[in-house]
Amino acid sequence: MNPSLLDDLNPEQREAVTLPDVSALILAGAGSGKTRVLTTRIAWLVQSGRVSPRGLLAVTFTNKAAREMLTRLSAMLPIDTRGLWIGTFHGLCNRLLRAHHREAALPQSFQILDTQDQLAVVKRVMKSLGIDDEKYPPRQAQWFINSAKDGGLRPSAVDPADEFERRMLAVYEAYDAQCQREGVVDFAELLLRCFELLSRNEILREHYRMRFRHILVDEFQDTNKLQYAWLRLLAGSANCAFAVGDDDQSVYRFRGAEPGNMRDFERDFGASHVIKLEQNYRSHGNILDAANALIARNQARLGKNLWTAEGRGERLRVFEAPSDIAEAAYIVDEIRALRADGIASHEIALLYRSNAQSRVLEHALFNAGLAYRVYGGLRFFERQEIKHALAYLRLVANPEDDGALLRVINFPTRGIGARSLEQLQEAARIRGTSLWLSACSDPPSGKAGASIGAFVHLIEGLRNSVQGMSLAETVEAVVDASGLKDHYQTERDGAERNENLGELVNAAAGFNAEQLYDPAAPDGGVVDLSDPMAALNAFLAHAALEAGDYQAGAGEDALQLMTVHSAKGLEFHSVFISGLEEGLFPHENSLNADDGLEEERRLMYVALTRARRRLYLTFAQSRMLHGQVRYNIASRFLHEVPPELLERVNTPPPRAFGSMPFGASQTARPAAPSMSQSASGWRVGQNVIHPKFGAGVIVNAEGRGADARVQVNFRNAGLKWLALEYARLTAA
DNA sequence: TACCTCCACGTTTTT
DNA sequence: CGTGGAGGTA
Repeated sequence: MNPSLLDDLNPEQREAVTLPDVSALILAGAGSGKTRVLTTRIAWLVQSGRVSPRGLLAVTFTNKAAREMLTRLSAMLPIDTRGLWIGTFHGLCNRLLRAHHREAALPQSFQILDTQDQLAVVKRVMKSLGIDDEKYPPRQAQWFINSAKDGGLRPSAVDPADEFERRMLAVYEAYDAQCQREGVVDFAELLLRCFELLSRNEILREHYRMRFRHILVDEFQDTNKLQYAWLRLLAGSANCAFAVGDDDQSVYRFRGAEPGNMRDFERDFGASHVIKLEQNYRSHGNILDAANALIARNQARLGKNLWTAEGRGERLRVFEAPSDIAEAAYIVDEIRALRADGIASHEIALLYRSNAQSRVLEHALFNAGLAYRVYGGLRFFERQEIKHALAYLRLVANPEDDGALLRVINFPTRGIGARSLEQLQEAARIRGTSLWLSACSDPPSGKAGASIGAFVHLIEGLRNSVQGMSLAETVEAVVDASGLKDHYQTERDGAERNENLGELVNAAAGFNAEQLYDPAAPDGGVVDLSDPMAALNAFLAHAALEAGDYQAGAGEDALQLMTVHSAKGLEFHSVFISGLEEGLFPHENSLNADDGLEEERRLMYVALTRARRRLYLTFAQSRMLHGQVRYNIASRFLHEVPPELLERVNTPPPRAFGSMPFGASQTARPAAPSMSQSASGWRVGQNVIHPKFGAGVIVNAEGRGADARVQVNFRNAGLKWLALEYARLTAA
């Protein structure tokens, strides 16, 4: 065995990497070398001959993480990484379902619906059921369906609690039936269908259990119920599961993650070892101490304390701005100074709790002429023009895909209006067929029928001509023949869209079989891209499963703007955490949810631990939000960091009774009160007395007239929103 | 069918 | 404030 593999590991890392054939849980703190342990573990297992590469299954949540693992692995091991079963939950399930599509009752070329596509199907189904979408919002139906699937529940297993849920359930049922008819699956369905396939089909289950002796899972704290069950099913009782995660970085409960899975893992997987990785290689001591002190306030923890061999470093810099604009101006100044000190832009991150906060920052950066990149916008494969082109391609692969047909049958416009579409849908409904078949066999008569006939002819023509083409040629043919290119040529902002269509052709040309599998070969050969249909299907799946990663400007040296959520897993030399205000971070909406505050605190923990060397914590006394000026007080998280680790970099404005730091008790505000506030006789910053809650100070106000509410920070009772009409407030 | 205006809404997000 | 969706009008 190559000993150098283990050379630079610390004792705990080494222990984790070299565990024998057992199940184990690795509690890996932020910056403790989690990915390294995972990949080195794989390399060690292979190199020591404990398992062959084909006997491994490694699961991640994002394509980026999967790619990273493959890249590092190919540097460590002289093996062909093609055909390795390393990927996202969805990617691996897709792979299994393609290989066993018959057993899973799916067409070979089943298509994958992204979130938008799914919502469109939900809307369509609700319409056909005649359900009032005012009373039953399609988005909620979508959420209902996905939550059920993430919990492993088919419609028959859902027990509706009330009339609302009964209607939602009816939508779920009809939705599933519709997807089945069209041969399409949504993201959650990929997992659920795969889970059901393996639980019902003993032969397949045993086959894969025999094969995957070692199962490795990244970001285990983010797994949901279904993913957990899927892992248990594959692991059986004989295989080894190696789960790496950090309960303190669990920030996705809102989308179904069950951090309790970490607690249950030991029992359910018979884990014989729990190893904690607590040495942090990323941050200086003050930053880590701040993060540790903060997260220690959470009750529900498995328990872990990060330490570093590095020095204390700088203290955390706290800046209190009078307004969001002043906050942004300060950040710009500091960025200039950092750049002058030789820190590259891409090593500087601006983090915020919610996307809306990026606007003010962007404005300031733009005016300062600083290059920046905002993460989390519209992704390449989600753009309108790309979705249109993909819809044509989907029809080429499978014309019975109603969603794809509806998207483009009249785009670009070809005289197929709402009424002829309705006729078509009605005919299809009566005969129980797809729209395509209905359009082929009995198109509406007259002019509309001719238009539909022309569309059918167009798709048929494409389906034929594609047979002899490469993937890139196919995409190009579709972009041309569909009329998309011509359409965008005439549209005023169409130039960029046409550029993107060109990019799509490039993406197809650069699409290679490296990480692909052959649907026909259960054990995962490489896709034969010379088979046009196989190549097209692989490309479409790729587009659905990997919507991002074609971001413009990637790789340029630019400042990194993103939400704290998107920053998870990344690190930077310098980090600004902005908008550290009550109501924003922690977000007010989270305070009602159970465990809400603890999740916000974990989020703050993630934010703090992104920084290697320098950390700025900034907040603003006033901020424009939803078109109204809001007056916020400093985030409680600032008080949860020991004061000796902090350094105030500006002198805060004078305070009326300000013994506490960061304006925990309130003062008159510099900003002028709005008309309604002064007209109502109250103003922000005013000291008041409430008969029940006692003395406090108005910190925020919204609404007017009968709706007027004020937020009061009571000395003893804390923050409260009070309706002015009812609350018996008196001036102090 | 295309454009325009009005209204409602406004954490976090990957696949 | 800003956007996106819906509904109405030319």
